[in-house]
Amino acid sequence: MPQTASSYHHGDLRVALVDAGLSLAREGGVDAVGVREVTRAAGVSPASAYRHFDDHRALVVAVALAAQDRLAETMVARISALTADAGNAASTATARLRGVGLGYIEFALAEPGWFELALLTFDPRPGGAPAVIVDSEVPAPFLMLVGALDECAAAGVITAAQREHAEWPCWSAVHGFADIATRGPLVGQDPAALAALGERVVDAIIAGLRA
Amino acid sequence: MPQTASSYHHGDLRVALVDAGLSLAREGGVDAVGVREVTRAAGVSPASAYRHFDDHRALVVAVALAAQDRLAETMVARISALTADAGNAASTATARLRGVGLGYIEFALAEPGWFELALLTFDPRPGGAPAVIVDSEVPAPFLMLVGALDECAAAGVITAAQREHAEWPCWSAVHGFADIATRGPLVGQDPAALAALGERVVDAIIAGLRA
DNA sequence: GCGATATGTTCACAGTGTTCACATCGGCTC
DNA sequence: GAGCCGATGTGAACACTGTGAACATATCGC
Repeated sequence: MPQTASSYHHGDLRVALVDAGLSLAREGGVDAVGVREVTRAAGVSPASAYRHFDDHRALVVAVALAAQDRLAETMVARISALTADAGNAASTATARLRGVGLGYIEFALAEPGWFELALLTFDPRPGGAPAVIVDSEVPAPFLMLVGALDECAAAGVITAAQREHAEWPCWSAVHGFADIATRGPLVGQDPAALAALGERVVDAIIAGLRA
Repeated sequence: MPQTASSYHHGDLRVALVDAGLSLAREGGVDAVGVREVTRAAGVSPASAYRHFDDHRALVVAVALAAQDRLAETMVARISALTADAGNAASTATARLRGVGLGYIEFALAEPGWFELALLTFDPRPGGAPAVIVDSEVPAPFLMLVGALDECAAAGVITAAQREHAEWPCWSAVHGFADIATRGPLVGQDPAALAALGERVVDAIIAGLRA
C-alpha cells in the first residue's frame, strides 16, 4: 500500500476503477460501465484499464462482484431484522427464508443499477463470474437461500421431499419479481405498493412450497 | 405491394430487416441485432434502415414485437393442448393457467435468443414497446395470463380476494424461472430436468395463490 | 411524359473496445 | 547508494458501431 500516489503511477488503480464503475452503474446500470467511461471517471487513460483487466467484460465482472457484495449486505441486514424477534426454531427459520427474499427485493428496488450488475454474477457461461463470492466476509446471496431452506427443513417447516430443489421455485419468484419491478412492466410504480406486492410474492411462493 | 423488386429499390425492406433481425437474434440474442449487422444480412446499406426506423432502438423494438408474436403462438399451442382433455370448468381454468406458464417457459427454453428480445416488449420506459400487441391475431402473453386468472376466479378455483393482483406472483415465478434457465445459473442444464423444474415452479405458485 | 416523392447509397463524424510501442516509476540487486 | 528491471500508465492507431447529410434512383400522380 504505497502512500505516495505520484502523478504518474496511481495508488491502486484496480480498486479505483471498480469504484468508478460502481458509481457509474448506480445511475446508468451495466451500460454505463465502459472502459473509456470508467477510466475517464478515474482520471486515467483508457488503455490503463488493460493492465488490470483482460478486457471490457472482465472489468464489468469485477464491478458486478462488488455490486453482489452490496446485495449480500442488505440481505443479511434484512434477515437480522426479521429473525430478531422470532420465537421457536420454526418461526426463526421461516423468518430467515422471508428475509432472504425480501432483502433481495429490497435491494433491487433501492438500487436497480447495482442490481442489474449483480445479476451478471449468476451467469455461469464463459466470461461469467462464479456464483459464489470467495473473497468476501459475507456469504453469497444464493448460499443464504440454501441455508435458509436447510434451516426450514431442519425445523420441520417443510418436509425433506419438499426441500428437494426448493431453491428454484423460491429463486424464480423472488428474482422474477425483482426483474419485473426493475426492468419490466412494474417500473415506476409506487414504492410502497411494490414493497407490499413483493411481500405477497414471497409469502405466496413459501406457501406454495408446501403443496 | 410492388411485384417488381428491382435491384435498387427493395420490395419491402422493413419486413426484410425485421426478418433478418429475427434470424440474427435467434442465435445471438438482442446484441446481434445492430443496424449495420441487420442491413448487411439483408444485403443493403446501413443508412437504409433509417428510412424505416427512427433509430437502432426502434429497429430492435420492431424485431422484439415479432419475437413476442412467436412467444404468444407457442403459448396458445400449449394452452390448447392442456385444456383439450379437461373435465369441468374448474379443471379447464386451472389447465389454462398452467398452460400460460408452461408455454412461456417452453418458449424461453426452446428459443432463448427470441425470448430475450420478447422481454424488451414488456418494458414501459421511454423507448420501450407497448405491452399489448395490437397488430396481431394472437393476444399478448400478459393478456393470456389475465384471462386465465379471471377464468379461475369465475370457476371458483380462487376467491375474488385471491384473484386481486394475482398476475404478479404468477408472472414473477414463471418469468423468473425462464430468466434463470435462460441467462442465469441454470443455463445449460439438461432440458428434461429444466422442463420438470419449470412444471414444479408453475404448480408451486398456483398452489401459493390460495394461501 | 414529367415532376414530386419515396426509398436506397455514399460519405463523414463521433464514439467505442482494443492493441502496441513508448514513458515513467518503485523496488530489487550489486 | 547506483543501476537496472519489471510493473504500471500514456498516446496514437485500428476496426467497429450508430447516425446524419447530401446525393442517386425508382415509382407514382398529373
